[in-house]
Amino acid sequence: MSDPVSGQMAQALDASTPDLSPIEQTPLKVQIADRLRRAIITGKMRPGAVLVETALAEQMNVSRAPIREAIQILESDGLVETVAYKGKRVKPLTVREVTETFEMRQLYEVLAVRRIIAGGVDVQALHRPYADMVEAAEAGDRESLVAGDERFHRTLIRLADHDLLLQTWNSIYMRVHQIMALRNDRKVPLVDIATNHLPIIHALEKRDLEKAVALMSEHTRALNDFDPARIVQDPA
Amino acid sequence: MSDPVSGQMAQALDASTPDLSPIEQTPLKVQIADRLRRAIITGKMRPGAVLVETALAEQMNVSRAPIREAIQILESDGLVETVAYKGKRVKPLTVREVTETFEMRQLYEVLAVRRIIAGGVDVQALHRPYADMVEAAEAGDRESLVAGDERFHRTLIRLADHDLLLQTWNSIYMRVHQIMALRNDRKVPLVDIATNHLPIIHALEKRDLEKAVALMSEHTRALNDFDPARIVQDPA
DNA sequence: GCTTTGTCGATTGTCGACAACATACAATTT
DNA sequence: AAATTGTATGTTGTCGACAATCGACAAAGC
Repeated sequence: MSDPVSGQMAQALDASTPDLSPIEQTPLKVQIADRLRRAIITGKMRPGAVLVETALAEQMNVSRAPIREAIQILESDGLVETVAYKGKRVKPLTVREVTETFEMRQLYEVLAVRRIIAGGVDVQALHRPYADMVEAAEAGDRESLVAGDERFHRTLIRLADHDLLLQTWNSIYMRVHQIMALRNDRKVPLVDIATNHLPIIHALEKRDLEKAVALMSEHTRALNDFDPARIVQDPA
Repeated sequence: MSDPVSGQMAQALDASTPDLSPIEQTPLKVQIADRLRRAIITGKMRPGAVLVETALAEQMNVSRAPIREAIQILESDGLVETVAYKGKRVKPLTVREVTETFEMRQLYEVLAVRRIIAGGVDVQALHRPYADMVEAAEAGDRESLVAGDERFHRTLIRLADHDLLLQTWNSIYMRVHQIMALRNDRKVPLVDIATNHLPIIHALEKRDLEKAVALMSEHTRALNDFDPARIVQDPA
């Protein structure tokens, strides 16, 4: 029974634990958008890369309609741009846009910090993603560190208890994630990245608004070493 | 030649001033989205109103594909929501969402004020829309007042010189516009609405950050008399 | 040789049809 | 009478085809 395939078969035939949970339907357009988004924000599809409907439809073995709709989803994510009648491509990154993206992110995260402290919100929930980050960093696992980082920040935004802020942050975080994947900075030790989050937690716990805001501002400040040319050229 | 139809005909036949400017192509989906958006943000289509692709396609004499795509545009505008396999409707308005919408708007406009003052930006451009608003208010023309108000605020955001902020503000302003149209508050004199903008201009001109921020914060604060039930019931 | 025109192939935008899904209501069962 | 099942209808999701547009390249003209 250690054979994975046989394991699945055994589960399907095992009436003692039937899986009768609701079946989630996901339209093709959503599935396609998820895959393309994943490719974009991990840097697999580069800024400027052309998205050709017919090619994607053939490659993914679907018709063009859901491809079109998926691309439109990515357009609303801010990851793709369309020129009518001409085509669609992964949105290029400019220094200006990177700067602006990080500035908006900073605005949102500082707002979250302010709301958490003003609302006297318990920030215990931040410890889990923080611990996950430290663990990943110590194991040299960059991907898990990035995932933990995202969980940390999303938890923080959730704690601000403002649905529109969360939605707006989610949207911009895709771009942030893409930028960070493309930048792929190997110069900062992973452990430093992880442990940088702890002082923020402490300031929040102490309700020290000024310190929390300063720490978060510093933590989310715009990167100023971004070179778009290097990113387009460097497929690594 | 004072007859508008004949005037157009004369222009078309008048080779002395041919119109050879670039022809702008607008895909159907964009045209449809524009019309639907207009209907939504002016309150003609109510929150909760169901959007049926087949009916809209028939009514507008197009096929369903551009309708679907147009609706998706409106979804990314935040004006429409989709439940997969079930349908699409104009997004309902909740008190929470109205509050949050105005809070985010405030965040953006205060950021613009900060950037303008920090950058020493000339705000002369705000006078034109302001004057237009006063003129409209004195003429009792609510629509022109609203249009002028929008121009005032968009100009302000433009002066902040931050593309992502402008884009984000544009997006949220649609919802703001819709909320204001639905609220249709007749209690405040139009002239007061218009003239409220002048102290903001003055504070910006004087580079008085504290005053400008306070004025803008007050100007954009969340409405707290919003009743979603009344809006759905009141088709006026 | 350079510029302009024409043709072709690839792609995008839209169309109408089919399959899949959801809901309302009638018919049947308990 | 209430609950369950079956059927019909309307709508959404996807498909493949046609029309419109674009760009590359060859051919023709200067």
